[in-house]
This record gives sequence, structure tokens and C-alpha cells, in this order.
Amino acid sequence: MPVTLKELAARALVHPSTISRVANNDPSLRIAPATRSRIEALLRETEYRPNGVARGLKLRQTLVWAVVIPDITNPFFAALFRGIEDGASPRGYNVLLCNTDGSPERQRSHLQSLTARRVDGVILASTILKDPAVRWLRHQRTPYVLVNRYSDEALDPFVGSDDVTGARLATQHLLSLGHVRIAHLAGQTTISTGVQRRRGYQAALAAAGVPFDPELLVDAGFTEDGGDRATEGLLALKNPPSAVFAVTDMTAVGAYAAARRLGRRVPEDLAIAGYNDIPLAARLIPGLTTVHVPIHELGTVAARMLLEQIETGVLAPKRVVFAPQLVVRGSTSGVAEEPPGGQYVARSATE
Amino acid sequence: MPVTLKELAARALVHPSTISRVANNDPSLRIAPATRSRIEALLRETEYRPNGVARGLKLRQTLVWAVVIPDITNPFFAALFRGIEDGASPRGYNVLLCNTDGSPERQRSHLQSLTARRVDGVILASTILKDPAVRWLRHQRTPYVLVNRYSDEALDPFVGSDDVTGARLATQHLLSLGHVRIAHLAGQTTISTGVQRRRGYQAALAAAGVPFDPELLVDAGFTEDGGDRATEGLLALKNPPSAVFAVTDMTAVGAYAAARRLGRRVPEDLAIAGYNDIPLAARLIPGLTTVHVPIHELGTVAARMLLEQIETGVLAPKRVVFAPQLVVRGSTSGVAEEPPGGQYVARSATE
DNA sequence: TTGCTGTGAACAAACGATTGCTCTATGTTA
DNA sequence: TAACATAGAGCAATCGTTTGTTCACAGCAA
Repeated sequence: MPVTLKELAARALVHPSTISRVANNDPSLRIAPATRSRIEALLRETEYRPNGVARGLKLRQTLVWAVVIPDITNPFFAALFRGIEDGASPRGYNVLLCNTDGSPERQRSHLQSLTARRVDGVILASTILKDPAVRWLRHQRTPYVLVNRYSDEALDPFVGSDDVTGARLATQHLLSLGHVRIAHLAGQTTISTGVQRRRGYQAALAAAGVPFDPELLVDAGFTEDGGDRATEGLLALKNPPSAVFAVTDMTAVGAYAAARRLGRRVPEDLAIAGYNDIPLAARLIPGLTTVHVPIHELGTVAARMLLEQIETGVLAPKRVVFAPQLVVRGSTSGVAEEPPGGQYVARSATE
Repeated sequence: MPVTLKELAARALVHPSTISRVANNDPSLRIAPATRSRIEALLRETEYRPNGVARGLKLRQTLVWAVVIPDITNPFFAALFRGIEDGASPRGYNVLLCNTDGSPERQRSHLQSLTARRVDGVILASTILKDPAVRWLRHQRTPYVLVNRYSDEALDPFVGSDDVTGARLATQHLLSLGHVRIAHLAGQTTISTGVQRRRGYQAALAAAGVPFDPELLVDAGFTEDGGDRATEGLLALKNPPSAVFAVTDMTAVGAYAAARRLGRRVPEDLAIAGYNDIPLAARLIPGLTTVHVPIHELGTVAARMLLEQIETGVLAPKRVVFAPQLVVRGSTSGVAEEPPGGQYVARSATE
């Protein structure tokens, strides 16, 4: 249905190549002004748009990126995606969205079909440590950037937050409030954020001279359900924690649910801290104390890094790590909520 | 970097077409068993995957769909997208996600670039009434389906909920609780859901013999902020409403915020009802009474309709409209919350 | 030997653009 | 007038597949 160069050429009585040159404003060849304006009129009249597929084949670039994440219904990844799209769209890129539900197998099969489609780049937020799929991607020489979670610290282009520091901040905050039995709703050790945030949690305990109680470190994963179940278990202990640090805000939301169901008040009976500062965190009652991550900016920076790799052709393991900021809300302090908006300190980025 | 047919042909000492036939299991031509197995081994060894761009050019199908929505960070659209992807992925389609932020101009430009890319189909949830961009899409003969909002009731393939009925249910519920001054946080009249839900609201009032007070019908739009500001205005009236029906759950969330800020209790001072039953609705405290829409299923059905159009080549204005179900929670009744999960009646669909 | 049949694979024309190169007028210069 | 420069546009190869058609050759019968 859409018009092709060949058809236009027949109508204008010129060779297709001439039309292509006018359409692309090719400077390498002069076109007579009369011919040019005749063709331009035709282009406007027919609303000619070159076939992107044919163009992609010839130019070896599709102007398509892919974003691979666990689940777009998780507000963290939704915000991240917006950041990426806002970085990609102005440059003419469209973005494919692939959900893996955390399955390495689905991730692998998505990555295979994406490279077969010749996407110009991939942004991956669903990776596990030492991910063979990432290794494969690297080997394919497909430009890619890992976000939030890394696979191999030294080898991958990465943008994320300093998880150890962030977790330390949150745990220190709980310690400073006088809590001693602080539990950690942890992420899997197969995932970098899981490992690093555990590390920060333990480091803060050690620095404060609080002995580490393995009973208080439970694997809750990154889901609301996991946080709920794990918290229920913790509250059933003979000697339950007075505070929990959750690996993720969604995990913390699960903790709220469990506390509420079991009749515990937040923060009086159980203080809760999370990680990421998703929009939902401020809307919870009481508001969730959490580690602020500039989620949208993670996305735009990832887009910028991907673009740089594509334009320069250099696939270097550059890293951008944001310094986390603790945001204190009612779930730990019990004090008045901070005024809405504007409370975040400007981030500082290190490479 | 990835291997091409021509290279494989050189290695196997056969013509590229022969390899293509083996790779695609082309039944139209016999291949000697020896040749076939030699080529198959080579295909496996090199992990050959046909270049999707070249394939798309030749076969005139890209196996790509596009989803155009206002904003993926809105939980409604995130759930919708999952439904679509879950319908598309098993059939080998990948899905581009385009956010418009409600701007018709951005929608138009997205649709143009998408058709230039020759996507196989478009699912559009950001349309306005009598949308010229949809008219254009129809004229291009690009397969498309509208979701949730329609443009032209008689002309477009559509899947959504029965907005008039749903709004009537919610308003009747508030009336049945004894409320008389019921406000409506309405959507714009440029959008079908805005118009239809107003209609249902007014119909319920009329049926109950409650006079319609224009003061109580305010344009809040579909955002949290809009709901917040509109509610603030309503509560400042000399004769404020005792209940509000919000065009959307996110709008209702804004109403919660305003009520809380102004010291009104929900539901005692202000009852609140919403529309869509996004996951957040059940998590609010008190839980939000709302009209349940099978969001994920809207997406899978839209995917099925799109696929049918593509496979049959018939672009008919088929409609699937789900019957809405009222879900009563604490924001109107003040009674105990229903047990989590399982409370939804199975939907009934009409065509 | 000739002619025929059938197998197995090569050939070649698309799909719709882009771009280096070639070619033909025309105009300029010696 | 001959040689030559230049403008303007056509030619053709190419990107990597797919697929209808042709072709070479072997086996077999007459």
C-alpha cells in the first residue's frame, strides 16, 4: 500500500536513485533545481517514507533497541523503561520490550531472537551473575548495557547504584535508631544486587559491633509475596527482629502486608526499610524509608552509553555508579512525613 | 559478525538456496539425505539464524508489533502490556512500546515511524475520539486494534469494558449507601472512557431521582495529580460531596491524597470509588472500591484480534466488550476487607 | 545408441532502498 | 573547431533471504 521509490520514479520519469538522493538530501551529487523541486513536490504529495526494512538491510542498522527486564508491571522497571525510551526516542530509535519473569531461559531465547532481528543494541536489566547469555551477547559483538544488575563486574558496560553503600546506609540508619535485631529480607545470591546489599547489611552490623545472627538473614527474593512470607516467618521467631531491611521496595511492601496481617504496627513494632525509592514508596502509609535510586536517570544514562557504543563502535566496559541517598520516612522514624517533592539531593556519579 | 547464507554456501560447497531450503525445511524440493545432513550439521555448528531484516524484506512481514499507550509507569498500562506480550510472544512476535504521554502529536509521529518500519500490527490504547491518526492508520490498511478507549465506535476493532454500565454500577453503589451528594472526578470529553463513564454516572443519578448538580462534575483527567486537585476543590465547596466516583483508579489515588491532607477520613467523611481495579487498588488503606476490568485479558484478547486480522487479511471492526464487575472495599463501605484473592466473578464477554 | 524420466541442485529474480561509478549532453576554453 | 570540463542523471551492485524455474546428469527402457 505505501508507495515505493520505483513507483515514484515511474511517475516522475526519473531513475529511483535520483529520488532517493533528493529524499536523503544527498550532498554528493548535484540535482537540477527544477528536477529537485518536482521530486520534492511528489514526495510531499505521496507522503513518501522509505521502507525501514529495506533501509535496515542496506544500511545495516535497524534503529531498534531492545530492553530486557523481568517484569514491566514492577514499578521500578516501568520507570527505568521510561528513562530509556526518553533517551532513545529523540534519536529516532524505537524500543522493543521483552519480559523474562526472571527466567534465564526466556532471557536467552529473547536475546537470540533479538540478535537475529539485528537490533542495534540491547539494554539488559534481568541478568544474573556470570550470565552465559551476557557472555554470548558480548561474543556476538552486539552493543549492550547492563542496568541495575551486573553479570561480570569487570567486563560489562554497566549503570546502577552503589548497592553496598546503599545497604550500609539503610542498616546504619536502623542501628542509629537503637535497633539491634535487624533482619534482612535478602535477594538471591545469584543476582548482583542480592549479593551486594547483603554485603552492605553485614558490613554495617559489623562496624557497629552487632553480632550477625544468621536467623535474621532470609532469602525473600525481589517480590512482594516473597517479602510477605519471609516477614511472616521472622515474626514467628521466639526472638523476632524489631526492624527489617528489604532488598527492594516491593519486598518491603510485602513486609507491610505481613505486619498488618499479624497485627504489628509500623514502625512501633516493626521498622521497615527498602531500596530503590519507587513512586509507591512515598504513597505507602506510613511512608517507606528507602534508599533513593534515580531510576529514570539510570535509564537515560544507559541509553546514552548504548548510543556512544554504537556511534564510536567501541564496546568498552564503562561503568556509571550512582551514589545512593537515604530517604527517611515514617516506616522507621515515626516522625512527620517530609514535604512532598524536592527532598532528594542531586546525585553524584562516578565512573 | 553473524554468519550469512552465502558464507555457509561457500563452506558447504553448495548454492545458498539449497541451504535456505534445508534451514526452512522447504518441502517443495527434495534434497539428497547426505547433503541435507551435511548442511544441518553446518547449521548447528555455526548456530545460523537467518537475518530477520532480509527475511522481513522478502517475506513482507517483520514479526514486530507496536503498542502505543500514554505511559507505561501507569500500572493499568503496564498490566495491559503484559497481556499483549503474553499473547504475542508465543507466536514469535516482538513488541515495540511507545509512550505518548497523552499527546496526539507524539502519537501521530510514532504511528508514522511505525508504519515506515513496516510493523505487522499496532495496538493503540492512547486514542482520542474521532482520532485523525486512527483514521490514517485505517487508510494505510495497517492491522490495528484499539484497547480501552475507542476512536469511532462503528469503524474500529476494539476491546474494552462497558464503561457506561461500570460507571452506573459504581454510582448506584454509592447511592445505595445513602450518599446523595456524589461527585464525579471525570475524564476529558475528548476520550471515550471520559464520555461514557460520565454518562453512566449521570444515568445512575437520574434513575435514582437524584438531581444532577453541575458543581459536582469536575474535569480531573486520568492522573493522580488531577484527582488530587479536583478533590481539593470539591472539599472546599460550601456544600461538599460525601462521596466521589473517580474515572480511574489513579484519579482515585489522588482523591485519597487530598482527603488525607485535608484531614478527611475515608470512607466516613468521604467515600471514594474508582475504575479499573489496578493491583494498587487492593493495597490502598482502606482498599479502594472500584470497577473490576480484566486488564491482562484485555491485552491477550487484543493480541488475538490483531493476529486474526493479520492471518485472515480481513480488517473488520470487531468489538469485544467485557461486562464490568463492582468490587467493594473499605473506601466506601467501611466494612472488613474481603479476603485477598479469588473474589472476582468470572467475566462474561459479548461481541 | 537414442530418448525419456526423475533426482538433486544451481540459477536468477525478486523484496526496496543506497551509493560509487559511468555516461551524455552542454558549455567553456584554447 | 577541437579538446575538455562540468552538470545532471542513469546504471548497476549490494544488503541477505526466499522461491519458481531451469539444468545437468544418472538410470533405465526401447
